[in-house]
Amino acid sequence: MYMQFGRVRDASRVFEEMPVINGDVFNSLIYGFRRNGFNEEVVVAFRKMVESCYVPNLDSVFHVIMACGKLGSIVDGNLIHDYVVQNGYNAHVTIANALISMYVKMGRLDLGHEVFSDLVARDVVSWNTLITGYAQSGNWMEAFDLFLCMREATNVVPNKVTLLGLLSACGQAENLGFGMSIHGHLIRAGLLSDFRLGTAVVDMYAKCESFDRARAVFEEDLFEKTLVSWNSLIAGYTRNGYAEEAVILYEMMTVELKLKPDSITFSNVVPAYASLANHGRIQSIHSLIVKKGFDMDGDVVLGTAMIDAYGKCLDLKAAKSLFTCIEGRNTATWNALIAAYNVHSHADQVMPLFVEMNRAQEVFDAITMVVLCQSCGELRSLKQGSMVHGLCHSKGFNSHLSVGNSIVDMYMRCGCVDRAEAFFNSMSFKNIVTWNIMFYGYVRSGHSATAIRVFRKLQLENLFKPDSVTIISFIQASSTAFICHGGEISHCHVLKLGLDSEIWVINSLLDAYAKNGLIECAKALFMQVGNLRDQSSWNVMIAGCGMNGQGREACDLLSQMEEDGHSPDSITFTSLLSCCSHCGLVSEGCRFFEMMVTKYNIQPDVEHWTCIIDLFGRSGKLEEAYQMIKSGLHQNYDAVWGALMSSCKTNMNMELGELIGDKLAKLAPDNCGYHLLLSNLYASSKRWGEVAKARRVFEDGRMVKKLGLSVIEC
DNA sequence: GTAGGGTTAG
Repeated sequence: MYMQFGRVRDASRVFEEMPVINGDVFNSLIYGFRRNGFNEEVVVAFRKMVESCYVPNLDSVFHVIMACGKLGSIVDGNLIHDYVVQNGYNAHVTIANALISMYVKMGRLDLGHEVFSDLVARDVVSWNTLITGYAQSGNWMEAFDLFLCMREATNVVPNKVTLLGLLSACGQAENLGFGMSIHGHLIRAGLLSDFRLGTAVVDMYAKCESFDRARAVFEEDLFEKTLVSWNSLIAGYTRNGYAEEAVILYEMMTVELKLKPDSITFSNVVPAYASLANHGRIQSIHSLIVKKGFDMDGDVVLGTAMIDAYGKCLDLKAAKSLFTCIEGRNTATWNALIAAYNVHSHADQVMPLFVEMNRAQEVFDAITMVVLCQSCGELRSLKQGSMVHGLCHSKGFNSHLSVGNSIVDMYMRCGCVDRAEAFFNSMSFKNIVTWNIMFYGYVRSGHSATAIRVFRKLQLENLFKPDSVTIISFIQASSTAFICHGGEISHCHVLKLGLDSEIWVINSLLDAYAKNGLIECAKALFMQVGNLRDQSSWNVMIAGCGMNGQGREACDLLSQMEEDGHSPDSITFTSLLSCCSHCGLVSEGCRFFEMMVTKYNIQPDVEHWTCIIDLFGRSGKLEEAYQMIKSGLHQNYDAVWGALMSSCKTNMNMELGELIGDKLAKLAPDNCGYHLLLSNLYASSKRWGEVAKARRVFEDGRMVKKLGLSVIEC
């Protein structure tokens, strides 16, 4: 009675106090514990029962096996398995099925399969348990094979559960064809109205990136749209990189339909906001999670997603403090934290963290290796990179495609083209990403000709279809050859590959045309792409006009850009200011600077300051420029002071030049650059007394020979 | 008795 009302402790007390105990009492105790989810107690009671020489009934044997599966204890599992075999229980199909299920839950598909193979009279549950087990552990090939065997077998017919398992396998394998045939079968059999099967179909299509089909089933066939089906669809979009769509669905679900999200909804939508680097939304979801009382410290999956999200939004502090709170961290949790350090100038912290991870006895995986390789590449540390390569080799991660790709990338970033090539040649599996890393590496290290040769090889051998990343490297590589029709060749490739609707490819073409003096070609293409163009396209055109001496046109483009609905950013103003500075458009430059700060609220960086100081210098307003630097935060920028000194030189303003020179010499006595600027200033005055001063400055500054030459020349 | 949705990289 106590057990029926969930009062397990009271039931146990009654049991302890019973004067006479028999087998039936034990059996009902075991049943009671299991019904209430007290799995450890099930195992303990069963052990006591056997030790007291009572013979358990089939139900008790069944329950203790299932409890072992829940607990994941392989030791207890093996013990009970031995007991079952010794006492001949394994002839019962129910008991054998429980054993299969137990091993599946423990991730020991091999042992589960053994039980299955030894079983003579398999029923539909035996097949389903193993098929579902294989599907859930990612062994989808095994799941399909087993299904084919099942169809050959007599006395057994696949049922709903079989189909659920298969749909899950199709999703993981991204086997759209097989998934569609199961969908067809469900329609014919009239099973699509089953909400579990309907949801599994949505999930399968979402995992196969067939969003139109997923949406159609979701909207038209699912009479009962549960939270699970929403979550499936959101997960599909997030996983395949459609962050905006995931976010729209989430907002539709929570705002319009007022459905209450659960922790899985959050785990699905947080990575979407993270990839959009929407720090504000991440913070508001964080407080929503806390408000709803979800146990983020205990829910390691949700916690990991949040750590990753904060990392992507560059909020290391939040990522770190969440990490310390989470109990039961796993490899993914560590990986998320390490990856967070990898972004933005904390790559040097990655290796110490990895050491800490090992000290905490956490197993690392292929993803850890990928992140480690990235940090070595970022730091250009060949020594550490080679060590990581060695580690990958000894742990067998070398044959993992993503790890292999990141090893090639690491060698390329460290400037070791030879080693990158050697590893590339040794790889037995490659994909387009592998080739892209090679192309990009060649272009970056100045081996453009090799990049073009390898591109031709890829096309000739028809190995992989080039994608937008490939073609951008190709455009950059052939950029130097643009004058001799390189532009047209690249443009042809873009059209042939059907990549002309990808704006970043078009922007790359625009940039290459402009850099090679073919600004008219760039303009024609820019007009042609029309509404496809984005902020970056405008930036490329503004910079392009500037570098082709069309300063006024560049300036005019700004208002057109605004009319087109794109706001200028920091890069736009860098291009505009440098264009004004080169073309001597003083008043326009000052207007843009003012506009950047007041209208667009953009904090000027070193490039902006250098340009504006140069412009002031050109208009002879040296004193104003000096006051501007002194009053701002930018006084630590060497280049800004340098620009002012050069203006002093052009304007022959010795007084101010000297003042700045002295100030700088005091600020940074060892900075050769400052001394050079001052020596140059004196030297260019061509006055004997000042040249002598120049010499003194030169000697004081302990300068290298090259820097002093200009003084000696005078 | 077996049973639908989740985290980390690329």
